[in-house]
Amino acid sequence: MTKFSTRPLYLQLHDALTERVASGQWKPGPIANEGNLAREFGVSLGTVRKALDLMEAERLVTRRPGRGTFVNDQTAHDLSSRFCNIRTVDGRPVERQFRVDKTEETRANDVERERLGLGENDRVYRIRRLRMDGDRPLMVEDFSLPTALFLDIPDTIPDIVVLAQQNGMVLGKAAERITLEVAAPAVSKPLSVPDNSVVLVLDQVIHTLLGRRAIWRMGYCHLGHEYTYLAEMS
Amino acid sequence: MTKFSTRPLYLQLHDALTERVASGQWKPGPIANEGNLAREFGVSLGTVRKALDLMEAERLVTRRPGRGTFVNDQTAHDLSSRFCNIRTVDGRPVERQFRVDKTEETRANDVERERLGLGENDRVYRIRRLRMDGDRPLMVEDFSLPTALFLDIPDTIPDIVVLAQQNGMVLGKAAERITLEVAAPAVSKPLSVPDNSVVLVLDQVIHTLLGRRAIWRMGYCHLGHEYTYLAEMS
DNA sequence: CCAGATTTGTTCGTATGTATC
DNA sequence: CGATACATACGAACAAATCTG
Repeated sequence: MTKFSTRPLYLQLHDALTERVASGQWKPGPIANEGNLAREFGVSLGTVRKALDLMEAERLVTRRPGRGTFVNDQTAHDLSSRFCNIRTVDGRPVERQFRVDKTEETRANDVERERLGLGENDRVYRIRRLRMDGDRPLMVEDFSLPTALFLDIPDTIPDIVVLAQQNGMVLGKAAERITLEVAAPAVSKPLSVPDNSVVLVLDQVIHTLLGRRAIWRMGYCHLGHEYTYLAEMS
Repeated sequence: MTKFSTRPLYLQLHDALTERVASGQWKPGPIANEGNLAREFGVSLGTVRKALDLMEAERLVTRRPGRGTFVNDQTAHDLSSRFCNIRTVDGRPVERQFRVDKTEETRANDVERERLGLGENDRVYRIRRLRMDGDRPLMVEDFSLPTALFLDIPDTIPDIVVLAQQNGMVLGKAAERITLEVAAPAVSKPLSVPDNSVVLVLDQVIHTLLGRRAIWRMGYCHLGHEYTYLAEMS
């Protein structure tokens, strides 16, 4: 590996390999073994191992003794549902389907600039849609996506994980702030709950694996008695 | 390190070192350097390093180049507040103070046995108290603690992290399920909110670092406009 | 400010164990 | 059983951060 930077080799390698996945050069499935990667990049086996261990912790790959190292399918249900903590009471992740997409492209407002770390003249796509659990309305979602990162927005919006993938990004960490609000009609109607219902407001920012703020989403969700919000801490 | 088990050496070492902290043999502050630990346990430097790296990820120790490895003070504010995701709107963790403790010792009921993984005749301590942010009531908490793990329950209950420490345990991961409920008088009164207020119900199970379920807590919290719940996901 | 000692961080190499095919 | 690939463990060398005198 050419040494232009003083940054640790295994981190540079991590970024290079992550880029191969993000760009689509490496698709879900097996990749070269540790020894071949070490030769290809001119680093030691331990360095390759450290980079791959990191990527496994980030859920980008899975390593299996005797089998090999595999790029994960980010669109698999358990991976793409990790940015929504809502579960049915028996712990099952919700089925995701979407309705009523509405998209516009405009200059970012103050909140969008603050949440996404944008500049004065940066622009965003705004998407409003209804997230369904099967045939039951679950959450009204308002997305803001920087046009600088999302070049290609199709007419019908797929899951955000897929949308990120189509734009050469892999999603990493996210943080979500929860508050309570009385639902406005624009929320209670699509959710088909009474006008004065109290709903969870989920203010979420999602970063890419390389640390860029890529998605801001406001979610409005009436848990009812069928759903819970599941948080883990350590 | 004597090899009685087929379990990886670095995991055995991890447990041994964790036990030194849990038992109080190692108090917050510097510990022996990697080389000395390797000699003491008869393992290689890399094995010590792997065990300590794991313990750092678990936030049990902090490692600093040129300085050494330090046992963390689990009662420090940033560490003991990690099991409560409630923040003020400006992101500050809440000040924790407690009121109105009420303790009883009794046989575990069905829910307690299920949440804590207890047997038919196991017993628990039940503690109800009011968590304050400064002088403002924040959350009504109902704790259930297995008597098998908590031998020594003082009259005035300190923070659960301290209570665990006094009983030779270090807390690790926790999971929390959130639902919404209309506050019962037993909740709305101490919180001094109206009777029909909707509150967050926080159903939390905390594990020790060695993986035992140690604490079940039901929390009842009225966020209001001053507080938010902060969740992270990856 | 520098020189040297100490400690963790990174990188290399090698050998052996374990899981899978 | 043998071949392959990841997992563990050891050892050694140098780099980078920190502290001391």
